[in-house]
Amino acid sequence: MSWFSPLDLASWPTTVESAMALQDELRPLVTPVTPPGTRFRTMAGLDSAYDDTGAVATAVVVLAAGTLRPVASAVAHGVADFPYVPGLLAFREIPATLAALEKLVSAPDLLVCDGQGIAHPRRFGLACHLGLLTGVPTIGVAKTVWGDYAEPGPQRGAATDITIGGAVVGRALRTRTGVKPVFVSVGHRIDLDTACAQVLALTPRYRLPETTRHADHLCRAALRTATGNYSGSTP
DNA sequence: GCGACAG
DNA sequence: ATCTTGTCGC
Repeated sequence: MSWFSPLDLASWPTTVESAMALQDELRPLVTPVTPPGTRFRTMAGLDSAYDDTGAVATAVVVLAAGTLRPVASAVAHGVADFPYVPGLLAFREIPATLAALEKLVSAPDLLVCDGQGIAHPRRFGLACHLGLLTGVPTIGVAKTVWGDYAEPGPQRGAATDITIGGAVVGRALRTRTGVKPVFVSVGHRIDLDTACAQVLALTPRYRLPETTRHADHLCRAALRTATGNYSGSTP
């Protein structure tokens, strides 16, 4: 038995209107607070890769908090039916992402998403949606920002608020000295300070979290082998 | 009307 | 996201 409820594809939005409506409906359920006693012993990175035919490969790689070494991973293949629409990335990536997560025998303690949490036009980015669907703490770590922010100091660890319409929705966090910051925002069941601390723990070497890097490499490799199997083998 | 717009 | 060469730096 899985550690979370499977996605109900029958009621999954297929139009921009219904997708936005669902975000507005679910937004109130987000809990930007870390439950007492929460321990992050394992953290998982998630990422998807696409090809020109619409094929998608999503990977999840679970790392041990102490060593930052992979302890589990899974891949799921599918077809991207929802187009990429700014603000609606979740509807394009969640189906395959949940399929990959379902293959894990146990729940990670934290899901590190490639995208936004509440630093989103409707305060409900991919990380929020995935958090609600899995019940697991989630954070969004984006490479580009959605909102306003002042450039943080040059040192690793320096951070400034990200605001949208005056409200603080996340933090521009410098993970490597002298390198462009990453944009962290809460997804669900975690607070911003804890989220940033986790991101720093996951970036001892590179700008992006080790979780994201592992997942990125795995989903790209998976997509390549899938494409290769489809067009160029055993005739 | 014009520009901006996670991946 | 993806398409792509060289190049600067540790």
